[in-house]
Amino acid sequence: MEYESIKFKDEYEGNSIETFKDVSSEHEALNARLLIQAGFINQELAGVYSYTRLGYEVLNNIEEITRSHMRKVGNEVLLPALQPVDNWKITDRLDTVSSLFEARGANSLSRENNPSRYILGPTHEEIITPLAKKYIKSYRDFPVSFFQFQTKFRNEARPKSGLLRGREFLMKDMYSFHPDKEDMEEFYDRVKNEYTELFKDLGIGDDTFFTYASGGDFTDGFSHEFQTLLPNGEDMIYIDREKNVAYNEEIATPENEKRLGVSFQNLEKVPACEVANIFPLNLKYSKPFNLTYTDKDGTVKPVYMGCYGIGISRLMGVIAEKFADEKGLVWPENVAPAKFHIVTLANKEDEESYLLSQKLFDLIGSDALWDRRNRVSAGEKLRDADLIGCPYKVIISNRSISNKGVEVQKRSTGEKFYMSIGELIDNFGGPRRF
RNA sequence: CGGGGAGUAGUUCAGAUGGCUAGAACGCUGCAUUUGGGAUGCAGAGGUCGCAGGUUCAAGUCCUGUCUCCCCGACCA
Repeated sequence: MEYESIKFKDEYEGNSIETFKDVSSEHEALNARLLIQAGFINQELAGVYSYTRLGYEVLNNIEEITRSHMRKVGNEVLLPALQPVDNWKITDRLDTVSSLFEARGANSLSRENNPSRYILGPTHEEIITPLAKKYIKSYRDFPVSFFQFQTKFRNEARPKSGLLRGREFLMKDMYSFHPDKEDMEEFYDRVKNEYTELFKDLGIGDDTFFTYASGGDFTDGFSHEFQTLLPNGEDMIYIDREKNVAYNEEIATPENEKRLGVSFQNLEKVPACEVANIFPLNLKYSKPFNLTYTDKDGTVKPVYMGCYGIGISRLMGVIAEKFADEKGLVWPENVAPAKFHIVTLANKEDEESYLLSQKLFDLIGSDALWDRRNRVSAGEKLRDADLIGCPYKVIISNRSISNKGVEVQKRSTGEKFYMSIGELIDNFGGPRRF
């Protein structure tokens, strides 16, 4: 397709975007259907997807927004996806975690008589905890935290719902280290607040709830999730809109009602998707790895830990599914693959429309797709723009030129405005970035 | 890991009780026309019917095995 964007002009001119008329009836999840049809992702295996140029734009935007918040509370690192088996023996999780991918001497790195064994990392406590020992020796070294964006591998028995549950997915995970429980809890709260701001930036703040959940193996208390309301979500939660808090169905017991001072019966029960999860790890991992520090008084004490995850690729699926309408995707401005989608409706001889399109593209091309295909009908171009779902569709044609210049259609509301190029930038701002 | 469904052209699909020299639509290639809501005409290219065995004069179709995908459930650090 002859789409063009300055950012990719040299490398991809002519063939970086492809939409499809049909999607196999096998895919039922809305996010999978739309993202495949609009050409954002391609399925390679059950629960394993490629991100094409448009999809990778969105994924990167979500990652960048997340990074900008995480830098306020942590240090960015990159840990390995491939991990040593021995560390998982130390925490005794090798046989208890059913979704582990384990590789046994299946490549040229392993020696014939002594095949190496690796784990494809489903999470990174087994890496970060021993690594932290190199940084943490004294009470002066606190608090400290590390985060990364990493592809995680989990051998799900049944991947499903498109990007909502995969066997390979992109996650932001962070691990924090503290001299005592109080320090951990204080930091935990800071991260919680930062997450709240993040979800506002991603456009899902109003529908994302801080949620009490089961502590799992980690803790006697609760862990906490951020759950985004979604009809197709896997979880059921009880939401309290007044207090802006929710409770996962999995903890809805009479004991917990007393403990938390709530009545689940009186709350609204709705489906939702878990987009983030934070755990007070306490001493769960510092003990097996013997992660300790020397306090002011000279005594050696164990380190308290917390961990904080956000499903980056899952968020892409949630946002895609949450805002979609009958015409296709509708991206919030911050995560959209481009802010503007310029559609030129004219034949080759209609120079005026092309000149005006070029002029506009020179101004906003760093954040715009330009559909200037010649042999494609007007209807197909307009439908493609709606399917791809950029916030502003800018139509340039004889009609728009005789009505002040361009026609801007807002994707989320369908509102249409005729205006000049100058007015477009005045009213809707220019590119999000350069 | 239990239960159900499905694998046929690039894509979406049709091919009852075996007769196929395997089809349609869309897409793709060429030429011409066409540009405000998935255009039109003409001419083309494109397939070991998931894979491996078996039954039969004859297998996309029947049998056995196997792999993969989707849906429901269990699991989800």
